[in-house]
Amino acid sequence: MAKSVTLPPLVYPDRDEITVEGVLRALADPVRLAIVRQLAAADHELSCGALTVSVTKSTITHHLSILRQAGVVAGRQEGTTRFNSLRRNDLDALFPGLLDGVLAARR
Amino acid sequence: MAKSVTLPPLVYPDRDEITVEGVLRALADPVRLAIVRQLAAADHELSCGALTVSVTKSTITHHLSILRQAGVVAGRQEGTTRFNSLRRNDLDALFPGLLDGVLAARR
DNA sequence: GTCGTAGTTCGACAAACACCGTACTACGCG
DNA sequence: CGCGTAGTACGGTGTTTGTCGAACTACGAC
Repeated sequence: MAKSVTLPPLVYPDRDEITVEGVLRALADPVRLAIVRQLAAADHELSCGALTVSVTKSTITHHLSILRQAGVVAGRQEGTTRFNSLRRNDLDALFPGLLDGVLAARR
Repeated sequence: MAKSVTLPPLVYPDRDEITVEGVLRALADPVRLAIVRQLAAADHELSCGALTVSVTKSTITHHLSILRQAGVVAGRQEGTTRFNSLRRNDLDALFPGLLDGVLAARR
């Protein structure tokens, strides 16, 4: 038997499938922006539960799914926890400066 | 009597009133993004009518008002025409790289 | 096996949004 | 003056979006 690892049924867009508009839409929400900022601040991956936002779990799931579909974050499943990280490389390659500009904003 | 100049009842946010989230929201729409791209491409001001977008005039007005309130564009009234320009200086100062990153995206 | 923990999925609902058409103001020209 | 042009304001409509709670799956520990 193979290991009982539930391989990522998570699908992200390929780098060349990411659109500016999608990324902008994804970032244009206070909750999602907070998530992105926290992911950027912590240089390591963060589980959903480690995010400090003022919405319920199901709403977090929803927002993370949007961020993932937009190509902003990647997720790695490990047991019951899902670790999220920022797709910095891809975003910087596609839209150089965009992410840094957003993060540079006064909090 | 003073000159019949209708002084700009146009109000924009001051530079320090501009928020990232507002700017991102403003840019996260295909029509507005098209407008911003055209303003960036033309290094001079553009009248509302000079914009080539696929919506009616009233909708253009609406989008320009959103862009203006977000602090993305400035407008100068001259006769019956209003000339719009990108607030590059302010945006670059606040969110260095953001605008360039957005504009760098493959069309 | 039983419990607890981590996240997802599924409606449902209210608020926000893009869009339009029409009516309106304001300027400039003949 | 009257007409055309540039753009705004208003009211309405259909769609999208953020939010939640409750029910569900999946893993780990006891």
